[in-house]
Amino acid sequence: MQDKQLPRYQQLKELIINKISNGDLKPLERVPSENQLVKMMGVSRMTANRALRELNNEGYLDRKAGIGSFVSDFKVNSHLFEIKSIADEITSRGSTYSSEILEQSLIQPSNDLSRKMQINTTSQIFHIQMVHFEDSIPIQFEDRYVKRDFAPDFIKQDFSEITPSAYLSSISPLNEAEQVVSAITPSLSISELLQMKKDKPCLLITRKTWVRKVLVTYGKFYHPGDRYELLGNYGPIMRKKLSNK
Amino acid sequence: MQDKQLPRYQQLKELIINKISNGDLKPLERVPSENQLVKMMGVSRMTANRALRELNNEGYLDRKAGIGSFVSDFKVNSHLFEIKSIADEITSRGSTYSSEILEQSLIQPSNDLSRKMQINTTSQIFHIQMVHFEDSIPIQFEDRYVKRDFAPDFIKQDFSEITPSAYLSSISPLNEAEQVVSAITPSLSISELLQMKKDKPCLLITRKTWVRKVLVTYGKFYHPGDRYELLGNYGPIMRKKLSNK
DNA sequence: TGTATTAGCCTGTATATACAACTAATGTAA
DNA sequence: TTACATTAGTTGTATATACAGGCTAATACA
Repeated sequence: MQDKQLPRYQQLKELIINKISNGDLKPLERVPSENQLVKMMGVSRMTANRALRELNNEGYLDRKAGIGSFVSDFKVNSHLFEIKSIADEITSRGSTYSSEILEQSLIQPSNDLSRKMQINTTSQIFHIQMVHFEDSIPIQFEDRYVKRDFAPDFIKQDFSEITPSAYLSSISPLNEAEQVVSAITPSLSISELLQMKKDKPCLLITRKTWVRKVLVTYGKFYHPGDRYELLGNYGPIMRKKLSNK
Repeated sequence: MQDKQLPRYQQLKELIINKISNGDLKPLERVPSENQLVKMMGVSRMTANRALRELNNEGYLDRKAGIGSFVSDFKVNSHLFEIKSIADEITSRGSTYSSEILEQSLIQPSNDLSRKMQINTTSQIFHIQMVHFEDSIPIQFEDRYVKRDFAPDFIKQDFSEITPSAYLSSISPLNEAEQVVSAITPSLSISELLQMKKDKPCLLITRKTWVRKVLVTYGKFYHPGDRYELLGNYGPIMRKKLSNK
């Protein structure tokens, strides 16, 4: 892959991130201390310190002097993004989340779609369409495509149990995204799916997500304009630290 | 305030951040090198390195091996902040920018507005309404309020020459923002101002901006849904992309 | 038994040192 | 002039060392 040798603190970070994302290390579980990493990995304490400190700043770990370093108990998606899982967003408001799956299939991409997903037309792509509900009121229509080789078991998942977003994050942390927000007049079918009044606008989010510079998923997310707003906070220092219970 | 002594790397960071926010250090300007900080501040190079490295990670600085450390050009990464001036956005697309001012006045805020702007009703507020055009096609209706004590000369500006955003940024770098994006059906007057077809939706951005934890401006920005989309990038990539023209 | 102390581990910070890689400017030889 | 080598300054990384301060559990002592 990369013939260039990564710095050792970065290797340490990725090693730990991988253990988190493949489930070797679970939330709240302890990760090796700096001195243990010194012995295990043959690095100096300062580079072990840098790896753990940066993972702490990035939200992967929680550290406490005198205690140790532990995997964060964060909501699945909130690593680097402000892009949250719609289910978490709903439940964190105290509402009840539910969903309805309309389609879940393996397809050959059209020319247009293969271009958008940066693949050739012989590759196969998963397609899912579903509606997400907040207290039984539709809040999002999700129309998503996923590369088969990134998530071969995508088709077998029960997305009434875990959202596509959450499932994809569980395979590998999604580390890059681009999203385009626009206001549109929905098609009749989408308007009906979202139970919208006639001529009401839709907030449409078109999002692409990459893992290690490779695009893995492309989706359109339609929200009823009068029931959904997109909030963003911007600023140099807004890292919200977890409370220590 | 804090009787607790801050760590030295943190003191260094705050010293530099302060110089940036009060204008001592301007965008693209050089900041002292690690070795200069060693001499000036009497710290070791590693703590100077930590301070500058963290400021780099937080987006305040851009560093380049062999070159030096420089204050970030906020116009570049405020692309993601969307604090970027609409005029720059239009001209950077190669289009010609123009504007029309509808109102520019000093007012006493209503109860509702004073609450939104976190002030009492005796404070005075500037109010401006204007339309921004791309190649003579309206692309944004701006309805903005600005605290008088933040920008006392706001009323005297010729906003056909400099946009309110750009003028406010010139007074002091805006360092925190919250924005809410929604899709609405525009009122008749706004629909006409933006020369929109009947029943077409609007992308509405409601934005608050703070300087040093004090809210300074509150505005609503209306865009024709079929002529404007909001682009956002998330993830590690954008850090890298500074220029070396 | 109950309490206080201590030992040991943890993170947090700070320093001194070293080498590598990159860049710009300068000097030098063809 | 041109091409190449040198040099100095910069960031990036890595190590070894040290001490402070938080926390826990074992230990010593009354």
